[in-house]
Amino acid sequence: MTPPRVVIADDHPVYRDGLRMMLASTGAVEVLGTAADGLEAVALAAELRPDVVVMDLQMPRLDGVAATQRILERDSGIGVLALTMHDDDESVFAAMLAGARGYLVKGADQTEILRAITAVASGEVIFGPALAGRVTRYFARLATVRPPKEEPFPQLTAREREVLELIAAGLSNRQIAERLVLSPKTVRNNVSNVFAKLQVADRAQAIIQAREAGLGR
Amino acid sequence: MTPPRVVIADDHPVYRDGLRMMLASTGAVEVLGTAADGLEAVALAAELRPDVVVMDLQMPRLDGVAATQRILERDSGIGVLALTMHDDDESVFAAMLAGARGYLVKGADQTEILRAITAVASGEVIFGPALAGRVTRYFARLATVRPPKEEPFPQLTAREREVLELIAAGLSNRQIAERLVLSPKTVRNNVSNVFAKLQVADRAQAIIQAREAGLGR
DNA sequence: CGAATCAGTAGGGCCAACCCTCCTCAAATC
DNA sequence: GATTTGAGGAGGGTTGGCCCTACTGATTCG
Repeated sequence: MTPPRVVIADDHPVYRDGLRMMLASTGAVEVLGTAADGLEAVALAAELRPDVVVMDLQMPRLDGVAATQRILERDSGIGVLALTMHDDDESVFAAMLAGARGYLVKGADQTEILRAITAVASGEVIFGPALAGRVTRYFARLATVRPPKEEPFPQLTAREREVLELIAAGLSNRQIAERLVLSPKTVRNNVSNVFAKLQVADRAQAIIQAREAGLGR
Repeated sequence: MTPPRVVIADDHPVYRDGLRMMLASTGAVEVLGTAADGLEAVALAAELRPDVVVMDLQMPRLDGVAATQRILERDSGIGVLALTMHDDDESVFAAMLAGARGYLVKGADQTEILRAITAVASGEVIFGPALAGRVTRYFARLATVRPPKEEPFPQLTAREREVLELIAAGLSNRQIAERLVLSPKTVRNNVSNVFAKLQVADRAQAIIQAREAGLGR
């Protein structure tokens, strides 16, 4: 495997060049260039198409999160490894949303950074030890948001559930018929049965019930 | 750094021993032992105190998720790397909640598995390429769930927002008219305006959009 | 200052499309 | 034989687009 082609974006010259030399000296990655702010990083990424951009999140002109978004808009194949000075929730969270695939605090040592670059270049998602706990906690919160699982609407037949799901997605009877390759009249009958079984008067209330049970999302 | 001390838990003998030999041959990890089911894995982890347990999620007697929980209850310092046969949401999610710190599909190759083991041993959290998209999507959903407050639909007038809210609650035009003490005809005009501004074709899609923005609940 | 313009609110007519109910029939499946 | 599935007819209610009128309050322009 050829070494990952890397661009480094960091406004702190000492850290930036230290990292560049450190990475280059290992021979495990090829450092294509460095950027001192977000705009430079975006331009450099567009020009060089690196495998990985090592991105400081705190940068002048355009911060790392915004730069990440712009880079991924243009080429979602580029992996972004976020380097955060602080391990606070907000910056980590923002970077994740922007589409970064790796997250390290700046205190990470050489092997950690190298491993993270390699992982990101391989399409993986990796979080450094300082953030690992946070990640699992985020997922735990996700769990409280989504009820585990409950079989929805057992009183409906398979077909009817299928139809209900499409109703919940906002489709008209005609669209449902097309999707399921059925006559619109048949769909209409299914729909009527669903309404009766859910004890709702119309489509609108069916959508509400279905979506509250988690369908159509 | 001494090579990570590893225990392998997998009920499929060929995969288990293949993995053991593959890992041992690299010299990068020390395979302490193997388990054929969840109970064995828990016992072995308690006895050997490995750095990492490579855990198949589908196992007899005690599945990987439950085994992970028990192992971490006793010693949260042990890293669990989950190997899932399927990359379906449920198993991945369950493993994350149980506290696993790594997640790979079984199709992963040697370098991926080695990197994941090393990462987990170092306290990191790592997701394989097959799951990376899912992870970012989970976070994206978290984002849609948590925005504390944002003024919804600023393009609508006060009246229109009021109407939209009632639409989202499943009311018919007539019911909305009664509730707001308006002519049904006025409501219909309001509704039409709302649809135009939301760029939706019908009530159903308006309900969906409104409820996704948190209205009507 | 007064007129004009504009956005919001409230109402109405018309019409086509869609929705929903009720009812029937037939084949397939269990 | 009962349930499910598929298909259809007939009819009334609802919906949504498009048109129009009228009043109000605010802002802008002459």
